[in-house]
Amino acid sequence: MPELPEVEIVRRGLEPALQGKVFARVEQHRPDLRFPLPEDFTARLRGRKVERLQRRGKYLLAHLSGGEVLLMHLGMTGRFTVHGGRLPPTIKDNDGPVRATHDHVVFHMQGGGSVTYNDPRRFGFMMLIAEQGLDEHPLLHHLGIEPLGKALTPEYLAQHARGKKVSLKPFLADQRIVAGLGNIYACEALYRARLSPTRAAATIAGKTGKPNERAAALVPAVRSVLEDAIRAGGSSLRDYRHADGELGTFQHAFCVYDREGESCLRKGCGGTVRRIVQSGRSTFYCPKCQR
DNA sequence: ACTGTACCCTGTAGGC
DNA sequence: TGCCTACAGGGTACAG
Repeated sequence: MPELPEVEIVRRGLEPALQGKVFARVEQHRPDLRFPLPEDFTARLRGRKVERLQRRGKYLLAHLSGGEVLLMHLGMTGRFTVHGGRLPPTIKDNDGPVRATHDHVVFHMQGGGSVTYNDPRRFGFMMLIAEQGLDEHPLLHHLGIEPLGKALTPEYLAQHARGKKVSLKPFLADQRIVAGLGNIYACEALYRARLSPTRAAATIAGKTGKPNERAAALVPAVRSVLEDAIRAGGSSLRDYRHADGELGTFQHAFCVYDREGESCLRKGCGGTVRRIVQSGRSTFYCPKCQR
């Protein structure tokens, strides 16, 4: 679920609860999420301090004292919730532990705050990896550039699109090219750039990989949609919430996503938003003004 | 090397 | 009400 803006909002929400704080106790309520949780997970976190909370693409990285990094991914339905003060310890009664369904991990920090990880579908995961050589870790090394940094240029996109037959939308959502764009923001960025999601990626570049006007249009489209979404606190569709439980509001600013059959919002266009399936996922676009 | 499909898992919405 | 299907913002493994 969460794409770059949502993960960034979560990061900002978790920062005051985790950064500079020490794990007092960690509850683990099942052995695995998408992957097995780390060996001796709770023991290895206890006593460690979170030096820094970083985002890379859709990943969260908590740099810990002692040279390890807690790598976290929210999958589709992962959610962190910060509890101020003390969370009552898990109570047992005749029916077993009393806690919310799908609360899988709880971080209790020294000083009283705690953070709960809830994930119904369990597509998310947590790993403990060495800080040294972090960028070469198998889960991170293939990641493309950060779209909000200086590296996102028409030249970069064109260079990677050169010769590619894949459609523009799956190209944009490919984490190896740009890290952090997912289904929603790829659709919305293409709408802003007035580009059809079905056009071949190669058509944003010349034969030599030189960017054309389409590549030039994509850069501000991608950047602005992500910035606007972060400003709005992300998009809340089904599961997504901020770490404090608040909802993002960017879903109200969608121009095409989940608007099948509704009219295009571009002034004077008069087209109708269409839904197609690409790479097994829904794509929404206006066939009239996106070419 | 690419490209598309199936799959992981649970919850929800809609048709009948 | 219940049953069934399709679908959901993630990524990966595999077949062709």
